[in-house]
Amino acid sequence: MDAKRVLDKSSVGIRVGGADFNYRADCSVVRDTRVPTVDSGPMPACMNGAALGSVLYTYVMDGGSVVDGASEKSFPKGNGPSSGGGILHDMEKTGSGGLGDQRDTGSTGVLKRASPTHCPSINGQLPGGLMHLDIRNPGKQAELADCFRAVQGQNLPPAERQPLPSSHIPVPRNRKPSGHADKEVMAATVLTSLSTSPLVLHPASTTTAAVPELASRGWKEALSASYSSSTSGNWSWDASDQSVPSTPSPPLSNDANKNFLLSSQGDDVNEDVTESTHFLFEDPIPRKRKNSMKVMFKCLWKNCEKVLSTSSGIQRHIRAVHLGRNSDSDHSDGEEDFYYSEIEVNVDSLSEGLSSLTPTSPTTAGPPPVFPLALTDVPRSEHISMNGSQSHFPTLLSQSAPSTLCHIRTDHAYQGPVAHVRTVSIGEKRQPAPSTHTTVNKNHALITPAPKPTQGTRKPRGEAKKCRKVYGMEKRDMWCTACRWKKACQRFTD
DNA sequence: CGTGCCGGGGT
DNA sequence: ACCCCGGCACG
Repeated sequence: MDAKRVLDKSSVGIRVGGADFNYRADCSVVRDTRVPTVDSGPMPACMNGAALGSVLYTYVMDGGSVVDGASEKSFPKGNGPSSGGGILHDMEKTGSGGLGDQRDTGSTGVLKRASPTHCPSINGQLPGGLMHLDIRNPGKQAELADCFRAVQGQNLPPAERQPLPSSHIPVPRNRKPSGHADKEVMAATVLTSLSTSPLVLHPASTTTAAVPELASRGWKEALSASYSSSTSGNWSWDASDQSVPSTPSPPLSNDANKNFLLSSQGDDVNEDVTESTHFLFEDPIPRKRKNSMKVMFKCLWKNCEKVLSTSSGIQRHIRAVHLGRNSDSDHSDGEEDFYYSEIEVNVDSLSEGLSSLTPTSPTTAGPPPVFPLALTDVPRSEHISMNGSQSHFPTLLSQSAPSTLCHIRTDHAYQGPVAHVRTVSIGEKRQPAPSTHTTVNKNHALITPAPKPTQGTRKPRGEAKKCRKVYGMEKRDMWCTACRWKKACQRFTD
């Protein structure tokens, strides 16, 4: 099964430079294998042991060359990526819109891809791309390198080339047989870029475990060795991955799954499969682990900062904008996979710095709502509770928060029948406003997850006798609920 | 030290 | 949401 798949896809990979390689088949094979293991993938190649695999990458990396190859597919023209870039903007919009909202796959899906960014730069230069790969498994490189050279040196006859669309050219990273120093540099660069989305990477899929395992070993080793200096990210490439089915460990995650499935199922299905795969594999578990985390997909293409909430979306974006294929076009190579990375975004942080990420994707909208709520409460207690950091809130809120809200809120605080009466009267605001505080604080806490300003300022004690004093411990049942719960007294506000 | 109540935790 | 409490600030 794999073989089949591989073959088909392989063709694509080969295409790359325009120079064909016999390698294709191999590469493809490698690829498939690797896929399950790791998306980014050079590793897999190692696993297979097929030098070819490495070659494959190279092509991809070539970027420029790849592009050329791509051109056949759908590229309008010229320098692959660059041309794509031009298109980009236009496409982008569409793409974004078109992009699904599903975060689905995210978890499983794409971990990290090599950064497309490289590709463009690399364009003409195979080496750069290659370098990347090299880093990972130096050993193979040599082999590959040889092959590669041979290939390069002698272009295969056109006949040999297979026009087949590269279902998975994706591997952005390239290895270069030669030029170690350069390679390293490149690798570093790549890593850096990748590091951006360390968390995401792992979304390991349990399912994957079995298959990828084989592959994973190989690459792992390679990685460990190669990575030495540039361990920028938290890549979870650790040994743990295999053993731990859980979430984070296996770097393989998405792609692996994807590929895996694909390979097993049908050749063509590509996209569909991919999509479906996501669903299948999407592990709720991993995601959940961090409630505040949201998975986003970031386009790694050179100047593209596009961030989308959906893997499919980002893929489409890449396909359309960067790869120059029509978004609607039926076929997707999976090439896109390599040009985007999954990143986890802390929702909390989002709320604070929405500006950075949010804007990019429409989907992101979610978090914002938080503000309004928080704001609502604020107006009331502003002077008192908010003293320190939150002072700004009032302003913002003022607009949105009608006085009404305040009073309503108050009620909740601790609804004793009595309390209601008291609280309700908005007028109650007193200078010291300890009572007010209570309400406010509460609301604040509930509503705003964000860092609280509360800390230092503890409201001064109210003068009024509280339930405790009024009723005494004996009649505790008489106390307002708040007092009973050791909360700010609702009944006797100051 | 008693009190008020915040911040958390449990259900 | 309701209920409890640990613990801290304040007086």
